[in-house]
Amino acid sequence: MAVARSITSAAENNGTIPDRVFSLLREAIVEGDIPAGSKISEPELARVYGISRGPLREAIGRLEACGLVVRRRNVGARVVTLSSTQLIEIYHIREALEGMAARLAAQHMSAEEIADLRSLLSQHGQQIERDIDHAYFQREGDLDFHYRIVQGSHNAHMIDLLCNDLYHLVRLYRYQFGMSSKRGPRAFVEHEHIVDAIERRDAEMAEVMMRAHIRASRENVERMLKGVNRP
Amino acid sequence: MAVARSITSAAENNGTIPDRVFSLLREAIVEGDIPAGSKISEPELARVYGISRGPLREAIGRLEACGLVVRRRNVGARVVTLSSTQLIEIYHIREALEGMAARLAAQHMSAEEIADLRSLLSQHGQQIERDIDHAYFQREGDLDFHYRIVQGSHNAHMIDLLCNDLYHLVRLYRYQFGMSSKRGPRAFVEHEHIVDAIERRDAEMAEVMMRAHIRASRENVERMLKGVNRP
DNA sequence: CTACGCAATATTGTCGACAATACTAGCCTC
DNA sequence: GAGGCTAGTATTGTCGACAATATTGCGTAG
Repeated sequence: MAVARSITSAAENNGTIPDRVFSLLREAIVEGDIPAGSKISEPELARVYGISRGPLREAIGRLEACGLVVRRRNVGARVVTLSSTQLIEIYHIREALEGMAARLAAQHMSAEEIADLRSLLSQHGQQIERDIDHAYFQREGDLDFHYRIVQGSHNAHMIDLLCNDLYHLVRLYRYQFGMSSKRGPRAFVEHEHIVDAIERRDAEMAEVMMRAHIRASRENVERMLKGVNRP
Repeated sequence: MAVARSITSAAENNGTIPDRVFSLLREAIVEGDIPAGSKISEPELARVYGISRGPLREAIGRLEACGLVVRRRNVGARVVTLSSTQLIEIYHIREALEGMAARLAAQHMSAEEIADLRSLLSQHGQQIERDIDHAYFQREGDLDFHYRIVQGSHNAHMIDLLCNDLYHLVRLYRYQFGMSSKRGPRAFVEHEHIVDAIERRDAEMAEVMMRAHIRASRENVERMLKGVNRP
């Protein structure tokens, strides 16, 4: 990794130091640049970023609040290693929260937001047809979609919860487990059905479809974890 | 408030300083000892608790992560003032999460846990009959019940989310708004139905009942907020 | 009299150093 | 040779001081 040459002189010079270093560390952790289970050394990172340990500790504290690192007293912080049970737990939470988000989105999304969502979906459809960047769709494209639905809920607390915390954990898991099931096309169809329901302002159906979508994803993961991939 | 005389010499001398200060401040905020919207002065609190600003800032950072205070750059932290929309937002999140928690509880609670839950419920029933401490039941007793259900989900992430963050916000709101509707007896019956469903291991019904329970509570609040209390 | 600008002040943001605790390596004993 | 104890080391926890920024009050111009 290229030296992080004095974070204060970085392009985005707005925001406080903990803000910037928090974002940087979060991205580094989520994308696997800092391996799972590895130690977060305060002196080392302070040296790397050219800052003092004070702001750094605040950034690490926020990472802990997100669930991306775990801290032990007088020992330090380590990047979390997601267990399979933790993964399933997150899926259950997503099923509940995003189901509600879809319900609220059906009630509150503006026509423009829905149109944008449709165009995003059509992009995904083209990607699937051409089979380009299949892995990428699996990873970021899927989250893009869910991200928009959550935004559409217009529930600030829910947006914060999912977009600032949970989704980063999801991304971390995807990098850690490197999963890329063949659910891509199937997931795409489910996405379409969800948007259909939102467009019809059918809140009940939107929630049901979203929950089914996430539940299917969870069950898929559960099958893979059990190693029961019968051909 | 009596002087907090050197927090380091307090009874519970375990845990790090930020831990203790965080708990103290959280309780003080939630119970209204620190009024809503009031400023959290770092120098003042550091003097009061006899500690430096470093650990104090970490504690405040955690309060921010909980949503109990809001911080503005170079300005400082203030206790949140819950708006009615924020309150409704939290109810929507609770409806989703606790509904799922009830579903999981029906699947995973041990017979002993269910028995404990029953006995808690019977205590509440007696309190209602004697009409003692009506306000208390409304406030803490109700949360006790929900707390146990969430614990019964055996989903660590969900437990953390609800018990460590959201419930404190709920308590804060109850102190801020000072609400005590006449939903006590009605809520009690709903609680019973939820436990019935859990005892039957009827996960679907447990979720439906819990969601209906919280939705009713939300709708009750919405009526009061609109000032539509027709006699 | 009001509105704008500026300086004084207090608060937050950041830093480097000291103290306390946990890991580690080596030595001693059995 | 293995196990446990002890000293050393490195890391985290805490502190006080300095720098940077926002607020506040006053003075002045219109």
